[in-house]
Amino acid sequence: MRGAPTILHLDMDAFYAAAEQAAKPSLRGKPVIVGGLGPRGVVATASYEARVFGVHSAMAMAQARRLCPNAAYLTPRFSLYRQVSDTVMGLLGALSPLVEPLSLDEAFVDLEAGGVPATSAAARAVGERLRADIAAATGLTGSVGLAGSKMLAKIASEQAKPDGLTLIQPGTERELLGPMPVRTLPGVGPATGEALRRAGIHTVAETREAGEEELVRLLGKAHGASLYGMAWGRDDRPVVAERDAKSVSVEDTFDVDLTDRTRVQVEVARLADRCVRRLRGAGRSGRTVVLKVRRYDFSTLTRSETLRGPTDDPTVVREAAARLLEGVDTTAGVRLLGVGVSGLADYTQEDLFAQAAQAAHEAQEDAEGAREAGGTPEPAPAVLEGSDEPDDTARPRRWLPGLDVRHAEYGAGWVQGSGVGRVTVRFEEPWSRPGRVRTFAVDDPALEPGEPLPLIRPAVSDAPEADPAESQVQGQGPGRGQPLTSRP
DNA sequence: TCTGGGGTCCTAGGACCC
DNA sequence: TCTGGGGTCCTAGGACCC
Repeated sequence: MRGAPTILHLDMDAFYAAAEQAAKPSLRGKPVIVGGLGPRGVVATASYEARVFGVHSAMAMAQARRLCPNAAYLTPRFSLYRQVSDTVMGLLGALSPLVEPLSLDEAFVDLEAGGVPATSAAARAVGERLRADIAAATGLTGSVGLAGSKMLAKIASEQAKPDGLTLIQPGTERELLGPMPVRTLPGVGPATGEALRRAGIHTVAETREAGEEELVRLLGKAHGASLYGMAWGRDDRPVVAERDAKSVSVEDTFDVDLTDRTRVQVEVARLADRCVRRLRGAGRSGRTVVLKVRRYDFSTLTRSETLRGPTDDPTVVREAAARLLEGVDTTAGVRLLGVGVSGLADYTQEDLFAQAAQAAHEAQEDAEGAREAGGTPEPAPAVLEGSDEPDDTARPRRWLPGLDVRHAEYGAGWVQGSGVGRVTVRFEEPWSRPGRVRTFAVDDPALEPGEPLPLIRPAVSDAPEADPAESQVQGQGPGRGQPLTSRP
């Protein structure tokens, strides 16, 4: 606990949804919901306009559609969010060498380590300038919390939302925390909240009155003791710049439960390959392979196996995952499969033996794939290095709502919806006026996937292009001029 | 049409070793 | 001949966070 509010917490406001609104002028001021659009999707971020309808993060997408049927539903574009995040983190890096990112849109900054004078006035000035710089560089708003500890800085930024700054004056934190619900404290989720509620503890003040012994009895040693400290505003956790990842994992939830054992085996092998690609992309290897299975009834189990030494060999991971699967009954149906690697070590083995084994495996797999032509789709991709994008980028086009496209004649736009052989595109750019919608056949050769445009117009492009909305309308076929929305 | 995906940390029991 | 005490590693599960 510091004597001056020199720990800053930044939290971007409704980050994914706000980035989409900045990119798509026609969505500004309207409810926007970003998340998985499939039958089992959940909401990643809802814009403030959508929150009015009761939509929030982690809600089932189906429920969101019931609550807010007229929102724009978009698939996430992580490459854009990463781009914006890099810009924001760059601004934080200019404030201090000690920046601890928590996610793409959130970070702690130790202002003291950045040489900011240890006064409230200086900290506030830095926070306000940061907010202005973020707005100028990205077009988005972020909220800032300033306090003498991480916990309070985070609570402060939450109170500042949206588009605000809150500073908690050291010395006032106990009084401030007392009446707050326990759920405000970090680490108190649904289960802990319920356990405390049953013990008659609802507020931070009541948490303090319960005493450490009682909390440890209710919640266990580590959790109870840390909660007791937090309730008194005690938090000495330092801002830590870089932490090495301790595990790498990938998982897929299927639109329909898998029951076919062979299909389950194929998916596990694909996940193992994807996991290893990410592992190698990070220049790491790992010793423990973990298989995760979520069954039809949402019960989840994990099975793990620790190898004699760390590996980044796809064959080794694939075979370990397959062995682990042997011990799991999947006959009743599987909704999710995952493969992970933990016990990470800091090397990539450029092992010729392993590479030869990999090549042999792929050859065999290709042969199998050819034999069962028309059976399961897509064989596991051969690529091992490079992108961490989902491995379906090269497959037949799926025009997912929200994704960027480019049309030979009309230029840059985004998919508004698709269905029955048609795709509806809105042609607009982050710096244009709201654009017009046109409908095409899904296989129209003039239409191709595009890249996210920067949210702020690059300074170099001084030649104004014609407003795409002004050009001639040229719909195709019977769907002419009618936006096709994907069926909810 | 209930419930994503990628992580972290903690607990608890059993094996194994000294 | 009825019972030690720790420490570490492994496995499985669960809470929590964004």
